[in-house]
Amino acid sequence: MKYEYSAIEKKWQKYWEENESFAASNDYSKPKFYPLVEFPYPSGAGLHVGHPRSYTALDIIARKKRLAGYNVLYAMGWDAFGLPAENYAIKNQVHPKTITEKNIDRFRDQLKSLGLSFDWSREVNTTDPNYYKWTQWIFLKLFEKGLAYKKEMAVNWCTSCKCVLANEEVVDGVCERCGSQVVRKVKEQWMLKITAYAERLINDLDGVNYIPRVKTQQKNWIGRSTGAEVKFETSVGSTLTVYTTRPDTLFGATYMVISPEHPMIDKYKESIENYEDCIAYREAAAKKSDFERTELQKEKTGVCIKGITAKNPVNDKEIPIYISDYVLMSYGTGAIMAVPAHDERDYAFAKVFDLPVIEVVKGGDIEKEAFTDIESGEMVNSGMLNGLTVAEAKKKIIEWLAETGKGEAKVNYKLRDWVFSRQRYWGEPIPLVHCDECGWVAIPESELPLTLPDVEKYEPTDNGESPLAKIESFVNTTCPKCGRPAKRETDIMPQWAGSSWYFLRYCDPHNDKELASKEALEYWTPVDWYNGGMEHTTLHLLYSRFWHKFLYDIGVVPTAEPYAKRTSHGMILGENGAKMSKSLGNVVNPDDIVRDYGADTMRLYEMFIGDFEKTAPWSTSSIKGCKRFLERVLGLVEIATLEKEDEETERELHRTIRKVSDDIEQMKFNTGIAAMMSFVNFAYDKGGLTKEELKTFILLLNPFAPHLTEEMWELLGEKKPICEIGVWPEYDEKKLVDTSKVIPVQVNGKLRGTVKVAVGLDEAAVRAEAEKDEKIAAALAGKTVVKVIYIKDKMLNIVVK
RNA sequence: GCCGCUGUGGUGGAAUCGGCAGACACGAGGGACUUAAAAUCCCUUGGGGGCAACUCCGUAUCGGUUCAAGUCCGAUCAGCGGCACCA
Repeated sequence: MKYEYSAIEKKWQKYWEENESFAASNDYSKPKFYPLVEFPYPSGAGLHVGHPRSYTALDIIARKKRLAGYNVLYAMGWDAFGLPAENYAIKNQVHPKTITEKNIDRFRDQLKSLGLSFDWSREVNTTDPNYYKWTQWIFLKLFEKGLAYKKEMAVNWCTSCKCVLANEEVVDGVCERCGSQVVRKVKEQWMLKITAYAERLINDLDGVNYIPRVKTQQKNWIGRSTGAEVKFETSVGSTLTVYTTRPDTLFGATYMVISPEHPMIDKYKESIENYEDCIAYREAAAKKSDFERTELQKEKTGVCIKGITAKNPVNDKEIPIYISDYVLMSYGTGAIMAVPAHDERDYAFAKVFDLPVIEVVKGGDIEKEAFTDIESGEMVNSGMLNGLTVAEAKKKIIEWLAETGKGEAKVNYKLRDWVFSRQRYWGEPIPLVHCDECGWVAIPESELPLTLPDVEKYEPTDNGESPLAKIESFVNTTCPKCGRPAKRETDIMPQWAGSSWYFLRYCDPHNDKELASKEALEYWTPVDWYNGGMEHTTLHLLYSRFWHKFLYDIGVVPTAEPYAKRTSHGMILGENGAKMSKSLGNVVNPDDIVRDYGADTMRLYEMFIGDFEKTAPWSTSSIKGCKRFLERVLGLVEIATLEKEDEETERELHRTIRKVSDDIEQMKFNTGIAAMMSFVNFAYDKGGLTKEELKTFILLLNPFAPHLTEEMWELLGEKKPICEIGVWPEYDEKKLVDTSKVIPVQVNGKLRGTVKVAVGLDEAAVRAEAEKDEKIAAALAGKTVVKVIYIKDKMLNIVVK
């Protein structure tokens, strides 16, 4: 029988489409299952072979759950705003919408050709005004609750994209997207107060089932630390507050350092004798990109502020204040107390500027290096703290600071607020108006969506304004509050906006009254299983958790966490083991694979390629093995002629059911497929199987190779397709049990032979059987048995002397 | 520098609890079929030694625990990922 994969696949894809076989039901009385994959950015390059790895994996899980009787919502959409379409538009003078639509059509066709069981009636598109109406609505709610605010700040500025980047988008000091240099630039930006949720974003990780490395990375990124804020009095009258994780070392603070951007430099300009030097240093620091600033971290630089000193609150000692760029304005208070004896950076700085180093924790050698261990050591030179451990000293000094009003315990986070505006065109307009009288005012909900107007040129301006700023009809409006002339915000939202809540829209995608109905959200959320790339851990995944928590707080969604479970797939590399890229010429096009081997083979291969969580190189020759397997599966139809069930075959089949069922749940697709291959090999060796056995096997394979299995199901005379029957095979414990077993026999831990014995035999009987074996007997000859270890039905080890 | 992960045949990878290392595939070699090739089917395939039955070695390296270690413990080396002047 020839395997006509193209015809079979077209036939069933057509059937599924016409019958809407995978549409999620709105019958909320059934048990639900909501699997989710990250929706793609529809790039001009088309689908990458990496996409189907994730999509197929959850498709298998979705299909299995459907067969097991669940109401499954598996949907797809397009994260279609973003820079590539805009850059293409600039180059070719076409509307980004045109190219985006074209790309989406291509992606949709490609996904359909893979037989993915998406409910296409729920497709969403972030660039559709009916969708981004609700993205804007959420933004307005954030604004209303004071979580969106405009702030003049130093931002990451991509010199090539001419656009602000979020911290998460700067990787190694360059733009994550284009690799160009990122510099600091002071600009007014819309910010979202994600830091207000920092604590909950960490704590609530305990209640969700995410793979450990995702949790670790998120915690790491949020970067919670505990310590204290301490107030230092200065000679100009005001206090200078610092944050420290080591308040226990306060007696060792011999100088202070403020960041070059610290406001006190300008505030006390009159008192600073070397103000010029300070400003020169600040300007030099500002010119450095983030990259340079961290590259040069070995060499400490700085300027001593002359004319102002501070007083150490524990002993009233007068200490100098320095300016240095190793202190960041964006973390803590932008000022530190320097304890060179117990901090490596302060130590390096003190050596350069020849500042005193006072040991306050005994245990290291401060002549050589800073002693930073907090587990060992005893407090010295520290007045009331002397003799205490570091932990005890921390506690005591914090109490003292609180009593005296000189400080308090404080928690800090590395996480910073989310820079939310972009000076670009292809994104959601920010629905705010600026009025000279009323300030920033939200546009009324009834005016949503605020649609993106057409422009003639898509380039951002050199002074960093969005192309929208040139559209007078868009910019000029009236204040919704007082009616006077006012101007619209012309910045747009970042790409992460639309993707922060798309899974909520799948629940009720055509609702024009709410982002989704209460009932739909109540039933479908949280997402039961979300799979996506590790590269989104500190971006999309964190942002969407933040938005979801906010929506929970205002009563829009019923759960505090959006995703009950998060897993992650490894990347697929090129055949040469390098990342697939056009320049290396190692890109594999999924269309070619579907054409030459078929969608079922492609699906199976991507699942068989290796451990789902790990990166794996593509191998064209290995695909053949999967195709061969499917051909052999089809061939089973001809030998499914046995009338009577065979005990051994039944056992193999039931083992395969158990293995495949378990492996799907654990995403161990590769071993599940291996088990099915073994069963097929077994059936051929045996020379045949019954029709019923084959049908059970077909059901098991269905989630992996849906087209071929539907075809075979029909060939075997079934009238109703698999996708309509709702039965997942169950294994029978009784059929799994063996009557006899081969057990390894070891002598002194070394394998000397095996014996076939009845199941459940006791030690003496097995030993007697083993001694009948020539080799084992030879190994025992002339020796004294010291000990015998027998694990029932597993192994026998005889220890001799 | 800190945190995390991973090291298994020619290749991708298997191996619930410590219990027959290398499942399943790919590739390679040999054979059958064929005028021939492709496809298919059968056999061999971790390494060394032996005519053979057989035997020794083998999961990055070194050491330890144990009747028994790919798996547990300690040290080292290599690779990958995350964070990184975060006080």
